[in-house]
Amino acid sequence: MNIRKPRFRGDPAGEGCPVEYTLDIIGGKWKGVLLYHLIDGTKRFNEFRKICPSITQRMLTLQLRELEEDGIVCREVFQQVPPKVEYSLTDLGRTLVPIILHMKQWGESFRKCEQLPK
Amino acid sequence: MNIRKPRFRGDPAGEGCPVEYTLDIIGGKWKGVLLYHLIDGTKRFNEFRKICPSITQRMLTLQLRELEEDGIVCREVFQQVPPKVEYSLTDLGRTLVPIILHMKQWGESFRKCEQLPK
DNA sequence: CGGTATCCGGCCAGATACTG
DNA sequence: CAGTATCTGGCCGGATACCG
Repeated sequence: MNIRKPRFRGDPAGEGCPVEYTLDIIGGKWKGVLLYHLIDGTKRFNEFRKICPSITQRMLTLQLRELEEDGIVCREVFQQVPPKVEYSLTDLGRTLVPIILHMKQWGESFRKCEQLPK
Repeated sequence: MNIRKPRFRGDPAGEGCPVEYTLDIIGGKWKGVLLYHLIDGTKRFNEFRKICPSITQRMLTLQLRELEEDGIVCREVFQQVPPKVEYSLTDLGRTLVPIILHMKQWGESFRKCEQLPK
């Protein structure tokens, strides 16, 4: 599994395809899962780590920051000890929910097709 | 814009999230555009190059091969000179069309939001 | 708890040349 | 026309250590 993630803001030769634009935002290595788990409510940093044990701290931070930059996710810092940070979907982020759910449904329906012996 | 593409078949720690599974298939650097342009019919190799002038021959081949491996795209070779190869959506590929169109629609609707001065 | 900072190997992807 | 082959740089992303 090599999950390099795209992101080509600026899109030098991007032909401005809207599909690419959308994929640029949600297609990141972990963004799909992160967004999916944000659908049912606010999450804290370490909650994500429990949900996705294989994501590193670094990658989690980076992916969340990108989603934040794109206005998809809201990061709320509580000034207290111990620190607490909550992540949630923005209004813009919520407009992506149907797509995420659709992709989830598709994945569930067709994953089994790949299991077939080649 | 750095467009590394994912693909993590095998998914050692993938948590088996269906969303990730779907993104693994359509989230490739160029797959969104390629699939989108296949919606309205069969395309030849060089037609894609005209549509996406910035994609290299190598990448086009690789992306199409992956889509083919995943059973999304059908590659049909015509034994003739000069050679002719046609690409089209498979039945499985066609089940992705609603998602692609949905992403296109989202991209069109919200791209403008990014134009706003930060 | 929720992060940075830094180092570094590996793979992605571009460029270029060649082919059936 | 529709590819393959090869080389290479650069970024992705893991590991580790440290911090407010």
